Amino acid sequence: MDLRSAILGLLSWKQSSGYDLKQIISDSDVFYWSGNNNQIYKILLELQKEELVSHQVQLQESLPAKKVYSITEKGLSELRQSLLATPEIPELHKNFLVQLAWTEILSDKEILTLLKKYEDEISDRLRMYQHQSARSGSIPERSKREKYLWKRIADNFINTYQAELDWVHQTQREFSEGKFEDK
Amino acid sequence: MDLRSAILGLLSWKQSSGYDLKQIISDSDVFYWSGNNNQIYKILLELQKEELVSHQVQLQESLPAKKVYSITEKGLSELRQSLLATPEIPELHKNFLVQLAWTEILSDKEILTLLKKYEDEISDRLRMYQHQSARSGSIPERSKREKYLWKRIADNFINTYQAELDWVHQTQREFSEGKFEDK
DNA sequence: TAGAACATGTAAGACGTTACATGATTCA
DNA sequence: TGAATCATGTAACGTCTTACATGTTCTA
Repeated sequence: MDLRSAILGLLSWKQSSGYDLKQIISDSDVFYWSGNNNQIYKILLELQKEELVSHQVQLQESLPAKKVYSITEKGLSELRQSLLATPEIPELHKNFLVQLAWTEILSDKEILTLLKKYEDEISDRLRMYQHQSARSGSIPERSKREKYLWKRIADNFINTYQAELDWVHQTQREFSEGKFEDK
Repeated sequence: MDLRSAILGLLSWKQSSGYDLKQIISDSDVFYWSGNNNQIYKILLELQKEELVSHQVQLQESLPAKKVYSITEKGLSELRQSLLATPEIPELHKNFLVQLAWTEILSDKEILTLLKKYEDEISDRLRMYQHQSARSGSIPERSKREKYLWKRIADNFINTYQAELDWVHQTQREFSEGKFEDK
């Protein structure tokens, strides 16, 4: 599942302009790419050349014209292929753990400050995510099945952040109690 | 925490050749980079030019000579700066969730097959990780504090994979029972 | 009047990966 | 005899990011 397939997926849900795709991708934790123009507009031109998508120009009064892209039959069949591919395990880029790994040269107090800052970052994110899950009106809901799967996807992220928060709490507690001195 | 700082961290633990660093980084989940030569050797030359590391050539009989790099005082001070930086929240690249997001065009059976494959991938990884944690003799242990933190880092990964496994089990159960039909 | 939202695109560069190149030794 | 390990490096390419360029309309 690369960005290219993710865009095909988005277009299989609803026709969108490059700008629309950019918004969705930038705002989402699931679609973890940055959503920069350079990639999105380039991929759209590429997909068009391969006839996996088509577009029609929509003129708007008082707003710039937009190219609304739709997926083609050929595009759906390519999307189907990538959906059936063997799932990849998550790539976890936990920079904080790399940071923590080399803190031997810091003081206890400095390490506790780091843990506190990490706690704040994670709980902020968790709060934002729960908020956003509630309001976000535009998620796919073409069937009860799809609604369920999107609920599970959102839960997956909430679980992950919650587990990270639990982990940092336990670490703070044990660390400040000097648990590492035992045994 | 970029690869550059991670390498400084590794060298703050023990002097190493580019080849050593490559092995450690490739084998580790924490140091999530691929560990390719191109980056590692380039970064080492760069760090040397900035006098953050120094090296001495170690000749070996019947094996190629190696450049053993050590961190300098200046390097330690730069590392210290990056260790005190505000922690970043994890970047989660959960490709499987992107895949699952667009499965509306698949059958129930195909979705269950995907979930099963994902379960297998995750439980494989979890098993490998627990195995590897046990045998891996060469992790930093310069103090009880450091030993504790490295244990917590390993636990973080185990927790994450375990949570993912629990999530997929629950999803399989609910999905195959047709839970999404209710409400 | 300044900035954000809408909308599409390009330029430059950083970052990352695979594969190639070299060459000795060890192990199956 | 062929592959793996040790060891350093380069080439080519692909991905990803920030910033720039253009232009209107709406909002603070």
